Amino acid sequence: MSRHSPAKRESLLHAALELFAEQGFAGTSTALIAKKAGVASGTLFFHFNSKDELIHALFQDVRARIEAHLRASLAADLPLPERFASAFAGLLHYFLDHPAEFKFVEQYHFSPLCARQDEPYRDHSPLRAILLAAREKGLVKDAPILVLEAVAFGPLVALAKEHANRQTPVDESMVRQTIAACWDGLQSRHCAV
Amino acid sequence: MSRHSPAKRESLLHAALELFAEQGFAGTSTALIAKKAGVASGTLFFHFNSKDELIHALFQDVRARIEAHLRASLAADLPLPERFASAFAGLLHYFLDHPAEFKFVEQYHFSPLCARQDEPYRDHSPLRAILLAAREKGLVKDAPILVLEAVAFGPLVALAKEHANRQTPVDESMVRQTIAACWDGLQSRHCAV
DNA sequence: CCATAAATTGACTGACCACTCAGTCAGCCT
DNA sequence: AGGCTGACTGAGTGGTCAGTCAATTTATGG
Repeated sequence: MSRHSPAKRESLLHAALELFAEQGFAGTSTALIAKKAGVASGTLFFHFNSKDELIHALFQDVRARIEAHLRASLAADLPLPERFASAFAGLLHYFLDHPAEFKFVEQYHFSPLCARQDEPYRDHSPLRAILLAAREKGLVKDAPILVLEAVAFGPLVALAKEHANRQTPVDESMVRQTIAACWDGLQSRHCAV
Repeated sequence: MSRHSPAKRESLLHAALELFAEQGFAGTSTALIAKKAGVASGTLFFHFNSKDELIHALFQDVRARIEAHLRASLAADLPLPERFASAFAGLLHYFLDHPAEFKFVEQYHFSPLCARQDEPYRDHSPLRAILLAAREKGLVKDAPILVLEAVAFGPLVALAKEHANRQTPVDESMVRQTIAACWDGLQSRHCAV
């Protein structure tokens, strides 16, 4: 029973990820994906009913990897500010280390394929919980969650995009400065040394 | 002599903007653009040599409109913090008011058509000058310009994207809160009531 | 060792694509 | 008037696309 022998399926997903990141969904033909994966063009449609279904499956795949990485960089026992820094820096590092996955997710998020409800990395994630908890404790500004998320995720995505699209080098100190600035922007103004 | 009678050319650019924002470059056929513009399919290729050239011309068009709006919301005589708030809030308002232009520019920025040098709204813009001046005066953190831009533009883009992709309502107080948080994030930490 | 099923192949199909081009037509100059 | 020009038309062209399917190879179990 098991499921489809996974080797060629994964090879297809991997090839699709790289090509979608480089040339977009519509700019990448199924024939090319198959060729890059080293399988015949028909095999793609044995493992996935359509190109769209392949894209959706790839998204679930990537999302799962991101969430796994996120859980690993989540320091649940630290105080909130450190938990924020650890989690958001972890996410940024993941995107910097996996530019193809980042570009794919951004593209999916933008595309009409992305059903309104399945957010790429925000909704239902522990990151939103951190922001909500910090707001409740008065650590961060009493603003709508949409604003807090924009301030927390925006710079992170901007930096990852710059790195993914232009190969701009981003070193560890820039990551730290960016995450620190996000936290400074979120904080309620009570003075801070 | 003038140039091509502008009526149909502009009609094509306008139709292309809407369709590209909805369905992407590759997902929008030239035949559909012509149909929506109310002209024959061949007319597109009379005004533009290729689909790519149409996209580039549209980008120049949109960029010019954004820069014109930016110049209008630039209060050169105010002190730096107010100048920052005015300029960045102006840009955010423009994107909220023109979601199709925002989606198009984001897409162009991402695409292989976008030559490395022509940045959508950042490079050579007065906004970068504001950040550089503020850093020189010690008003904002002494971080690489890339980090400052990520912190300043990131939340703005995140909010505009949320509004453009999901029709999430964004009111004036959210704009103010977001811009204020960006400035707080940028500031060097010397205390701030 | 064979039978059956599962996985894989690649030639094929009809739809759609960007782009072409021979020709129409309105306006303008003389 | 009549010829000229340049904006405009839309049927046509070669090529590419997602998806199909009959044939073939590979795995499984009796």
